[in-house]
Amino acid sequence: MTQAPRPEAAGLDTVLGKAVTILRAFRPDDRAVPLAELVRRTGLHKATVHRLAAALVANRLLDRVDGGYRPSGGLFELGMLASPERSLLEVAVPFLQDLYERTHETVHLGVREGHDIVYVAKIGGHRQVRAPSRTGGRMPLHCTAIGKALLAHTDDALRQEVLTGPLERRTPHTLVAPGALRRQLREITETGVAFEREESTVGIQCVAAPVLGGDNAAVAAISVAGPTGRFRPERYVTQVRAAAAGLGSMLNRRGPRDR
Amino acid sequence: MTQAPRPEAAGLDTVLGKAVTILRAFRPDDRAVPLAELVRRTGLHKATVHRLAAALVANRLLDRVDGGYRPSGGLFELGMLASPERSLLEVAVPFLQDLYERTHETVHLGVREGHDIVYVAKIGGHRQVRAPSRTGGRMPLHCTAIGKALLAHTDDALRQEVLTGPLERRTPHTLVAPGALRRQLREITETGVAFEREESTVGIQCVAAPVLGGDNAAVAAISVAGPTGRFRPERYVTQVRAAAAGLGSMLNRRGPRDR
DNA sequence: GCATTTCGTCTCGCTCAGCGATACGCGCCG
DNA sequence: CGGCGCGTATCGCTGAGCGAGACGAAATGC
Repeated sequence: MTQAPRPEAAGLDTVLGKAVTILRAFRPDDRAVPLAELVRRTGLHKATVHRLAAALVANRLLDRVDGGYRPSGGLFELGMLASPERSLLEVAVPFLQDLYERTHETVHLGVREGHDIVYVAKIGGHRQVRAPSRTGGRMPLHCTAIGKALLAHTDDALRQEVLTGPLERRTPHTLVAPGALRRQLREITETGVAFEREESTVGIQCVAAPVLGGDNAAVAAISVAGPTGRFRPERYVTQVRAAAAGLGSMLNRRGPRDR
Repeated sequence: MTQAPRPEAAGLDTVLGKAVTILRAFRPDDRAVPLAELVRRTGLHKATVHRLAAALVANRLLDRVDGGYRPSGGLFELGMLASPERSLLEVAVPFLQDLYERTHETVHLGVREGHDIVYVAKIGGHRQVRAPSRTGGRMPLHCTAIGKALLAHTDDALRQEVLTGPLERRTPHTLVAPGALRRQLREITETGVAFEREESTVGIQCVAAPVLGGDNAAVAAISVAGPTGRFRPERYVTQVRAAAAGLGSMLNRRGPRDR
């Protein structure tokens, strides 16, 4: 149990580690990354990247396209094998759907992964707010509604870890004072809902509720997000809470076997 | 219940190939696969699987759990980097959402991958039909509404290939006569909608419409599915077509640069 | 109860897959 | 024209990866 300073320190000395490093070097929004750019991002030797990229293409994890390489459909399929995310998603969709239909605002489902949240689903209509969140994307725990909902309903050790760690300031409204944050978390635990007022992104507000597992720890959280102007997060407290509770009891009925 | 020998003969002589083989050995619905089972499925040496699985865990592609291994959240994240699927998904969600709200039936979005379709999204409510389709899952082209819609709007070479190849019979209603299928495809091209009446799964019917790219080839297809009893696919022709057309023009406006 | 099988883990020499320095052809710039 | 960044190809060196096998623990059979 050594405290890993870099949780992200995968082995760069093994083929597999390098391959994964290359895959992870892709960012959500680049359409095609040239070889040279991959070399820069990974720090690997040019020949190595060349060879491995070719191997990845052969294994249908990458596509060779005009401007370089890009993650392929095969990778997408593979990702969908991830059982916790997948089964969660499948059970959750109807609830998210309901919630969207009642609110017509952007709905998120997220789980915790380290000190971040990972969005497992994001649904919204045409008129949806321009948010930086993306399915499969990450956000810090301390400055998002989902993150705070998760953080409030998790074991003390992790909460302590996050609170004492550096709290990145993402906007002028981000809570970076551990005391204030801790107070808010306590309140969230009591009320069962978390708010976020432009703490991760200027112009966006959220309400979130935790999805509790059998042991009263949060396994996920659901949020509704909208633009600061017209959007009143308080209005959706009941709906969000209902959706999260419904999903929670459904998951527990099915079998509390995940995570 | 042994699976047929793998038609996807990726390189088993390279580390990477083996690793990918192990990852692909997981089926959508197993929660945890023990080492021995992986050995059986992959045909690799026990020590090799042991070693590689450990390496995959170290690289956060697998999780070590009680009963063995399972694909992890890291893999999910990686999969979401797949740009064609992802950007398609992000643009499509609002349209799927609309369609669901109008029909309240299960809505699918699928793309072609080889002779199969891969579901990129599946949304539905609580009352949704028990369908075998899953996000990230596969189905043959010739026996699904989405598949036929795609097949009808693709280049002749591929269509020919599928038509002359073996057409697996999935249910008593599956079209396995190339002539009949070809006739139906022609009709689909003209009308712009494809029907499926219990051809892939008994008890399920579908309507699908192709999403056409700039070159008039289908880049994806959208479908609505429901149970044979109450569900009348004809009723949704207009809505499905509208959704597909809307998505198509949106994609083309944004930039016809994929696939 | 013991015998047997199945499973996960670990060890240990052999060897070939993977390595990276180096080089080459190309298009693009000033 | 010379320099630069790019993708690609070559080629010996070597250690990462290999798989036969051993071993203890646990399940299964008798």
